[in-house]
Amino acid sequence: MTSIIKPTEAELAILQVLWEQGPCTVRQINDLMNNKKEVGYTTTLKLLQIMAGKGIVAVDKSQRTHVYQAVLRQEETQRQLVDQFLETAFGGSAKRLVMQLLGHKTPDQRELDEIKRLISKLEGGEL
Amino acid sequence: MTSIIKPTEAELAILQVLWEQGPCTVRQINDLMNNKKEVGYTTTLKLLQIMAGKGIVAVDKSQRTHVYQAVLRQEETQRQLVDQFLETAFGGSAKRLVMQLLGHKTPDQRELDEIKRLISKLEGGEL
DNA sequence: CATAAACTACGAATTATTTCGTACAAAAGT
DNA sequence: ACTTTTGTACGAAATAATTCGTAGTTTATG
Repeated sequence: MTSIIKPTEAELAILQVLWEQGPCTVRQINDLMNNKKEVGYTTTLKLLQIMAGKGIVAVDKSQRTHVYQAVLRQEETQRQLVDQFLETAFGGSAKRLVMQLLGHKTPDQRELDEIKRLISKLEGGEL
Repeated sequence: MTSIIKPTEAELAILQVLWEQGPCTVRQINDLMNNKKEVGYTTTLKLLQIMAGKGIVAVDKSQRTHVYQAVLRQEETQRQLVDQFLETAFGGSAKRLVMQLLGHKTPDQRELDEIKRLISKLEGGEL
């Protein structure tokens, strides 16, 4: 039922910030993004306006300086993104993707533990 | 220094086929792709020509019916794609991505076993 | 008050990606 | 021989995504 959302790369970068920071002004977002890559203020503004139009973000206009926040929830969105990515980049093979990840990103022991815990839970067979 | 490659979505779909099938003619590729989504023959041809121009595929023109094959290797390409995806969609958190995957795609027992085996290996070899 | 700084709105240029039509050549079928 | 099918080449339209300039307001500053 959840409509299929496909944020573009630039939109995703903004969502990333909003998920991490909570509600932000355009300037805050733009400043943070400029750590990664220089981009004009009005570019960010425009993007946010487009995103608002699509319902990806909500905007509070009660003050002159508008405040934006994510509408899409991080987890749900990431799940969809993974689904799509799995299809386009790995032909649907989740295993291949996990192996690729574990093989190359080498998470630390604590992360491995968490993953093992999750696997045990999955094997325990609850739905 | 492996140059940064970013196949587009359509290109990736073609690579997917080439990785799976090995060298193919345009028609073979187009037929296979049409199982997923209808697309004109010349569209596929054009894409392959563009990809050849970029060096993503190699083409054997010794016969009238040209034969294309992937130049990018699957594993290496997928690793790069994961890296990028990890950045743009998960802000770099590999753990989050694995958890998301395992949590939602529920691989079968055999896959879980393989993953466990890999984790053991990463942890230093006790099986 | 006057100027500068900070904002929003929005058109429009730019760049990237996808899709297809048309032209023409070779091969196969009749 | 001629008609149909299968093929490549390639320009260019259609679509999508990104980027920014300019105009016009409001607020802060000297």
